[in-house]
Amino acid sequence: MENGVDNSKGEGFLSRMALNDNKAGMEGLDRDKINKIIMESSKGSRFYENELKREQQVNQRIEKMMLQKAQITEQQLKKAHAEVERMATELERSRDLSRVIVHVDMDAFYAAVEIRDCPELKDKPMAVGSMSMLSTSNYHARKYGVRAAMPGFIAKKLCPNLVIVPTNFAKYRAVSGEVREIFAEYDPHFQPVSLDEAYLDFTDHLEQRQSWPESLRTHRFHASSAATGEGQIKLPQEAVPEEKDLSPVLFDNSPSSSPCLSGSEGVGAAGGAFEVFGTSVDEAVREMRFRIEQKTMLTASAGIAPNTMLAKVCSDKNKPNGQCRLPSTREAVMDFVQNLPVRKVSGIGKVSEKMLNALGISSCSHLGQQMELLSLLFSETAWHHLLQVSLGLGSTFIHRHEERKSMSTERTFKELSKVEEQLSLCRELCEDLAEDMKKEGLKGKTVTLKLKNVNFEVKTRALTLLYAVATVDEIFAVAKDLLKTEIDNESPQPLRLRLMGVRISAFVSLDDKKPLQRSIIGFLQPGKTDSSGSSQGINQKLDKAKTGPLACLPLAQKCQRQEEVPWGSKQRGLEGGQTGDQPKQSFFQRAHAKRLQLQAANASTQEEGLGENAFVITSTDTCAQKGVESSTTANKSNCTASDLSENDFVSPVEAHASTSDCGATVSESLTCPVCFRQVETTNLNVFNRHIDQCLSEASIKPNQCTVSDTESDLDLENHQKECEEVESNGVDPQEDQHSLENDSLQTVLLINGDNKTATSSQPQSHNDKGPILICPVCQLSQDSDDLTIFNHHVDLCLNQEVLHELGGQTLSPINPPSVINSKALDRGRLLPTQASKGKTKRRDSPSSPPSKKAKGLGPRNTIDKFFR
DNA sequence: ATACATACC
DNA sequence: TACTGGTATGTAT
Repeated sequence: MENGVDNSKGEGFLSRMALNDNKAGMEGLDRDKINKIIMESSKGSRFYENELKREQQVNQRIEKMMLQKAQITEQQLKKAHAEVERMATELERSRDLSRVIVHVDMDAFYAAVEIRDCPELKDKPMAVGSMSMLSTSNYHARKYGVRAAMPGFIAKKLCPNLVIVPTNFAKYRAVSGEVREIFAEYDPHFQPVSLDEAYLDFTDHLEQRQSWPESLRTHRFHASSAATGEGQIKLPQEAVPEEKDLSPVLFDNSPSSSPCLSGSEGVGAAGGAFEVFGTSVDEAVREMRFRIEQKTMLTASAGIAPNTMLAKVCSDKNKPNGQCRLPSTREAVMDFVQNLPVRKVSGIGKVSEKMLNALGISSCSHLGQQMELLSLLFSETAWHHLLQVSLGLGSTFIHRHEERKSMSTERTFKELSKVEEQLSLCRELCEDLAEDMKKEGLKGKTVTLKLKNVNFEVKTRALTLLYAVATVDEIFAVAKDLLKTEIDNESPQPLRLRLMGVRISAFVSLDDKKPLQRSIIGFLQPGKTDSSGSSQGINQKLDKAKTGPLACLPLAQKCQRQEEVPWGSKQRGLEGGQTGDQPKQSFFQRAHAKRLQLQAANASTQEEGLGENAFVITSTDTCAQKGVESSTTANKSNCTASDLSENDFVSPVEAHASTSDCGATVSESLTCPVCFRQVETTNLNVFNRHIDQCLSEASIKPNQCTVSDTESDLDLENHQKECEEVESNGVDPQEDQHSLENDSLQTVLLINGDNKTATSSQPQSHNDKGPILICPVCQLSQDSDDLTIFNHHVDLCLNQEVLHELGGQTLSPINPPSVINSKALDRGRLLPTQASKGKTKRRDSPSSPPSKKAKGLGPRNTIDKFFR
């Protein structure tokens, strides 16, 4: 396989059309025979011709790449080697093996649901979808080569007895909801990927689980569920098992429909056998899968690893109804990655695989061996990503909120050539889209029309307006123009369409309605908090991960899937112990609690640093700090949450960092303003990542940190308004700075602004001169430029405010509130940040909250949208 | 900002 | 007969 290129000509069939047996359940098939049937069914079709064309384009890209490769000099390679080594070293240093990430994937989800509801289908090869396209197939059908994304008519040729069941999303969505309820018990912040898939961070759950009595780890067998087979079954013991999980779903006759607490005796007629699960990760995950099966009668597979990239691969390992854990040791990870085919990595798709194959790269070990070459042939983003993959690195935190960035509707149809029909169809699409937009309260400035002609050639035409639109008429006005233009361009010939779609993006906040204060107040209330936002919908978001990494050109670019934030520190102590779940508290409440705790422990606790308290505090400080810096530049733009949590913040810090602690130690490390630990690196990117990590961790755990979600929420929800309000309303930000709320918001705002600046403009100038630090709460400049000290100061200030707000109690101020306006703060930030090259950056980063503006009313993601 | 390509489910 | 639909993102222009 040295040459992926020739493969196209030689074989007689396109690589892009061939059976994709990459997925589970497709091992040991007669590939040749299957491919032959697929080819015969496709050959000559317009679809096939188009695929052929696309394949040639890919081949050209490969040829181009090979030419480039041929011109690479020894010198370049040498230099590249140094660069790669440097990067690898930094990445290695920040490797974080402390998290326990789980990827759960329902087995053949849609098909399984249909089979469950129609037992006759069991044992028959079946698939969900239509003659035109299949969504999934059961394992039986997979033996014939029938798989998702294959048109039904071809599947029928492969397997004449195939039963095709139409999709019923409403049903899948409902089942998905049940499964997610279980996910939430293990990680309230789990990240849904799709209806049947999610990433969970089990770290906190495991910690708590260690002290759980058996009763909490005992789960009942549902009468009709198929035994999982794993583990032993025991009869009820002491405690009453959790009842809530015993979902009655679908089992009408099942007695357990309602919690039968009464039956504490357990054994009853219902065949109440129980199973006690252990406290290990494997047991916890097995328990989760067991509960899913008991509740839905569907099985799931899971992967357990130190990061998402690996967890995802692992979940596929023992696919139907199994799980696989990769030990959290560097050695295990590296071994695992060595033999891992690149195509198994989420984000590396058909094209990327082919390009890599052309370079002789098929497994991740090859990636590691060819990094120099890859760094010269691919974009920075792309090779950095590949380097991470080769090192077995991936995202170590699960992020939830993602803001929707676009919304669209498209439809495939027979062939539409008449202008009137095209226009009316366009209008219909706009109507549907407007309706969806309305549901989520969105408005966007960019309207994109997508057209696919009968030859499968796709084209998109977009127009960005000066204002945001949302109604049918507004959208249609634009879409119609775009369509007409295309029709005119084709002039005498009609557009022979097979698909049309309309998309809206560049969302603008509609929040006007919610006054700033309102949200703040909301945060102070117990139930609301973040949950409100994200909660319901569960944001699914799609991980960015999916997007293909190496997408275009240089193949790879993509990078990040979600991972972006892979590295980082590990400081997050596990101690979290606290309540693991109470996501219900508001940011301030949590902050308050923490602070009290902190204060109590404070005296005694020293810098040990890692204590959870310490952690908490820091995170808060961080905020403050950011505020400070940011204030400097004030920029208004939208900064995404990600920006926020990510690096920018670093800048100032690092500057000092070196100074402050280096005293004794070497100057090889920087002090993290969040965890206060020294990070052994001088690379700002790495350091930024570390901080991101700390911040994100903080935000992930409700109990531990205050900054958490709330902060993000604040950021997202209020930021814009603020920006706007500041100008127009002038409501608060400046007004009373004493108010906690205001201060906080302000801080956030500033932060955002700053970030942006940092990100975009600032090159990297940054003087080492210690920046003057000004407390964002009391507005007073601080004498010390030691971040640790400064952080403590801010923390205390904030604390005062929090206490004041919450209880009216007041402690004596640490510093008298100053009158200085926040603006006074300006100071340029240093923002070194990406020391490395330009783009890399973290945009991808997992960013925490994604952010950006759009925010509309609530969480918008929502699954519904997804499948409508 | 626009267009196109890749990716994932 | 018949090759989806929704979303995100990387790149180049």
